[in-house]
Amino acid sequence: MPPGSVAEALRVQDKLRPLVDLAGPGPTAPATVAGLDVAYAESGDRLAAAVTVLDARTLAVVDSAVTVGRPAFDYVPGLFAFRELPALLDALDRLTVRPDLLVCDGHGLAHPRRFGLACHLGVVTGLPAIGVGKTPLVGEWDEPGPRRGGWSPLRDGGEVVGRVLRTRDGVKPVFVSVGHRMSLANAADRVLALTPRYRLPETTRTADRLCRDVLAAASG
DNA sequence: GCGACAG
DNA sequence: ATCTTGTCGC
Repeated sequence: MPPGSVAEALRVQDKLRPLVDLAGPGPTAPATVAGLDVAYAESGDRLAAAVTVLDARTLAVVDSAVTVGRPAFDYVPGLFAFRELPALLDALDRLTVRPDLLVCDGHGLAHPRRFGLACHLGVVTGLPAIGVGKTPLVGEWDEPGPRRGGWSPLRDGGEVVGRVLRTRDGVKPVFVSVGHRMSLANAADRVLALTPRYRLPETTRTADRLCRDVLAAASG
């Protein structure tokens, strides 16, 4: 069951944070990679969580699952995972295959307490996981090189918590961080392998499309 | 005290 | 997250 208060959510993070596996490097040639994303109704009281599993080599979708439900927690920066986690886990349970890597829409270690959504999902599922955020939550960085592959370290409190990575020439960079059972360098490599054409990973894009479609269909 | 603040 | 008009570029 979801936490009933901010204080309780913080205690949950404190308890789970030590379980994050930072040994890495994690799979460098995964067979399948999963993307997870959530779409919200305008009213904000309903959501659809989607997981798509892609063949890591062809990027074709080989499995997927969706769940319609309600946000499990108010949106609080730093406690974002509690909002979407139940629905995402429900969707993951409906998959027929076990993906080799989870690519989450949000941060992993690039979090005020080093336990963002990607860490949380990784610990709970036991699967290797990384976070790919579109905007920063914590940290400082220098502008990465302008071409695809350019990157710079994301630093916070004296430590490197992620990488600011340019996935396409001339586009805004994304924020990559480790979630669970992955090294940062491998995480960045996996993201580049998932962005042959667009700024965001194909995993994120396919999951985004799926949950939006389902939400629209469920709305009428 | 004030601003910042994943999605 | 979601709403929202026009605009630039392939």
